[in-house]
Amino acid sequence: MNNYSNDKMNFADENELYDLAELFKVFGDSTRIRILSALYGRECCVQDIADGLKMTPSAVSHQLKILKQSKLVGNRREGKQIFYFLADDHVRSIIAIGLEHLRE
Amino acid sequence: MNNYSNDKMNFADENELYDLAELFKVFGDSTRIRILSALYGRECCVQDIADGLKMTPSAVSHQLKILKQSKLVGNRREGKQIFYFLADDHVRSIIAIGLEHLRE
DNA sequence: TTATCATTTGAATAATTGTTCATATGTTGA
DNA sequence: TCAACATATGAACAATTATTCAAATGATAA
Repeated sequence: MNNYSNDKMNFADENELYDLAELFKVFGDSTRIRILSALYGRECCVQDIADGLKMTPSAVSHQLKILKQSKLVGNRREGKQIFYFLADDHVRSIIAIGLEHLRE
Repeated sequence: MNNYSNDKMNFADENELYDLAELFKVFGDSTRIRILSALYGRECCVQDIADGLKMTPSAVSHQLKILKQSKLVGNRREGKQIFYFLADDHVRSIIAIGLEHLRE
């Protein structure tokens, strides 16, 4: 795992801190975290996620839209289905470090 | 069809994911992120933070309590003042990676 | 085209939450 | 002891937001 412990904040200004809070707000919902968790190892279509989390496709779609806007997930169409996947390793790192914190 | 419920993503169970969302919820507020930012390089007492962020000590104290409960900050008393500081490098890492994500 | 499946969208409701204000607690020095 | 300062707490209000429901869009095959 990457070690960011010596990184500086590199002069984050007020606007950037605001955006940062908005980013974590996206992680800060149990439904969205469960969706990200479902996508951690593999891509899934909306119905997969809805089935797995026992939610309506509509509710899942609403949250996927938010995750996409924050660039935490990407998607690709395959016929009628749209598959979603984690956007990059930042997402995995943030989740992994969060879990480390909880498990201490 | 796709069923991920019994194999992947068992790195965290439902309860842990709920706690994880609660953790990120703490990061997901601009006031608290600004407080963490203020504490990134040095410890501060409540009044320092209130002055720096142009907030009332009461509002700062409310948020510091939440940060403390999530173990994102620690504190120590020095006379009348109570100094707060970032609890550990997980906090710095999460902030640093979040900023990286924004800056991409 | 039409039917059907998969997903998205918009509006409304319900629940959560950050700030303010007033008050309380805790610490120090006179 | 008291007074002054620093911080914490509780209640109430205002703003935000996740889910539901109904309807719309997009894609495929007959």
